[in-house]
Amino acid sequence: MNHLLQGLKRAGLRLTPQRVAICKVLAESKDHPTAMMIYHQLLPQFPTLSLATVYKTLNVLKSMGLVHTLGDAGDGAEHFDADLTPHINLVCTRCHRVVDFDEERIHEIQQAVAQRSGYEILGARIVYYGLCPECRANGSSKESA
Amino acid sequence: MNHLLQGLKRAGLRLTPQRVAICKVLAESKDHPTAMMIYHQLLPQFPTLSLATVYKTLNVLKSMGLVHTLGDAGDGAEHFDADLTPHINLVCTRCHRVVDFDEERIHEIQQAVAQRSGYEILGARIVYYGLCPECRANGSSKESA
DNA sequence: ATTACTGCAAAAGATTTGCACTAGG
DNA sequence: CCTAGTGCAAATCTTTTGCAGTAAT
Repeated sequence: MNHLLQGLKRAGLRLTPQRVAICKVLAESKDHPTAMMIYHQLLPQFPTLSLATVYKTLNVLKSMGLVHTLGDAGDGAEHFDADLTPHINLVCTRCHRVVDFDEERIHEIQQAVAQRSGYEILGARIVYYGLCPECRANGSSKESA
Repeated sequence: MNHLLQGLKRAGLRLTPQRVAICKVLAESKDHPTAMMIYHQLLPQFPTLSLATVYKTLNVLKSMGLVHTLGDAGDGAEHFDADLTPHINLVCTRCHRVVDFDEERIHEIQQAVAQRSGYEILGARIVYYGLCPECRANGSSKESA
């Protein structure tokens, strides 16, 4: 049982099969999925799953601070990230994929922000956008994944 | 004439009064406005201004890389930023205000990302979200601006 | 003159909500 | 049991699009 499920349980919320599955996708996926991506990924196992349930669960997790949102990746939808450790996300504006990038110094930066700003920092959204190496190689005009 | 207008002109696009006004708002505002905020700010001067025109202009500027988007600030709308220099944005999740924060080290980080990732970096979205000092002082339950 | 731009209205998408039914604890 | 959660459908809200009229060069 991962920290998402623990968080839900700690808050007294029910661990329904849908929620467990959504948390599993979030915890295991490396691709920073949108609500729609999670929905489609789970549909085979939960044929009656509702997109509304996915949204509701994601909103619960987000309001509890258990997941972060990255904003859209050029595809018009919110991308979710269950990795709360400070890290950088790289968004390709052509194929809309999102990957992680490790950079030690952002730990220090987050501390500096918290100390100097007076804000109570609840989360971060550190996204660089541009063209991934593959899309750079595949020519310079506009294509999709 | 600021760099936004110069960019539009350089691309051979027309400098209509609407576009000039929108660029002015973007260049002068410190509050990282949404399309709707720009629209309302200009409505007194342009009573027939269309929200569609605001969106179209913002999309032109964004596709030319002249403005960046920060994602939503808990208010469900995209926030725009005409400051292209690498910097940090602080979003208050309660009052939905966005302010800048200066931190030298992110210049180095952007360079590191570009070099080590193989991405062609086109922009950044460095947002910390949390509670601003004022909202922290104004109690801990949920309120809006 | 030409062609891009605006404004309007309708469309398209993503996300949210109301409600009856179901199921977890 | 008994409340919280699900699924469906409708609603809402942001953003986009088609098109006819208008204006910039």
